[in-house]
Amino acid sequence: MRISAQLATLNALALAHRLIGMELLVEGVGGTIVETEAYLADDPASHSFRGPTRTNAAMFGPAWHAYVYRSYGLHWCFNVVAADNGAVLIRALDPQRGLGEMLARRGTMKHLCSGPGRLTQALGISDAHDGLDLKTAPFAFIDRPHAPEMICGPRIGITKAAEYPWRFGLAGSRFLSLPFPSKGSRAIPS
DNA sequence: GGGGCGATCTTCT
DNA sequence: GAAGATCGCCCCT
Repeated sequence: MRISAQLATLNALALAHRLIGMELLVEGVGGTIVETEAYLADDPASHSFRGPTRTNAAMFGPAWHAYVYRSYGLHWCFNVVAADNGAVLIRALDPQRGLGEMLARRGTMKHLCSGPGRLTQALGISDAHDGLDLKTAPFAFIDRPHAPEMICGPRIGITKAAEYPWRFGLAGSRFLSLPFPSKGSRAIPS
């Protein structure tokens, strides 16, 4: 069984955890996923919570597909659709491949992929990728050798259901979009 | 290093 | 009419 077929069976919470440490490439540009957030089907903070709309349709389609939406009218945010009409927001990468292209798209070496809007800009992700199958080009996912040490804590930038520790990070990474607060976060041994 | 604010689109009240 | 899974710039300390 291909790794993508296994991951397509996971719900958003398990998938958010499982994606940390995997490598994500778009047209060969990308790096290691160091930060994710889970959004569940019956989660007031999730875009799928109120049912299908024109823009969130991908969340109601098959798992292991892309859900891309516009944030605050300006930025794109990239999600992996999970098995339960949930999704995993990819919030930060450790940039490793295609640094020159990322620099050209971002215009600065600062925070190349540290933040959901920044990483879509660096990787060239837009609404053109919404609904695409992640098993096929331009996407490529490379599995991690083993489960790394992780942290979990409260999700960022939301007001509803903000108390759930559904944000995951690679322990000690300097590419997180924000540090995990000491209060409300905990380590997940590998 | 950190707080305030504007940009700009989609949905919902 | 307002809020939102954001970011970058400006200003202050």
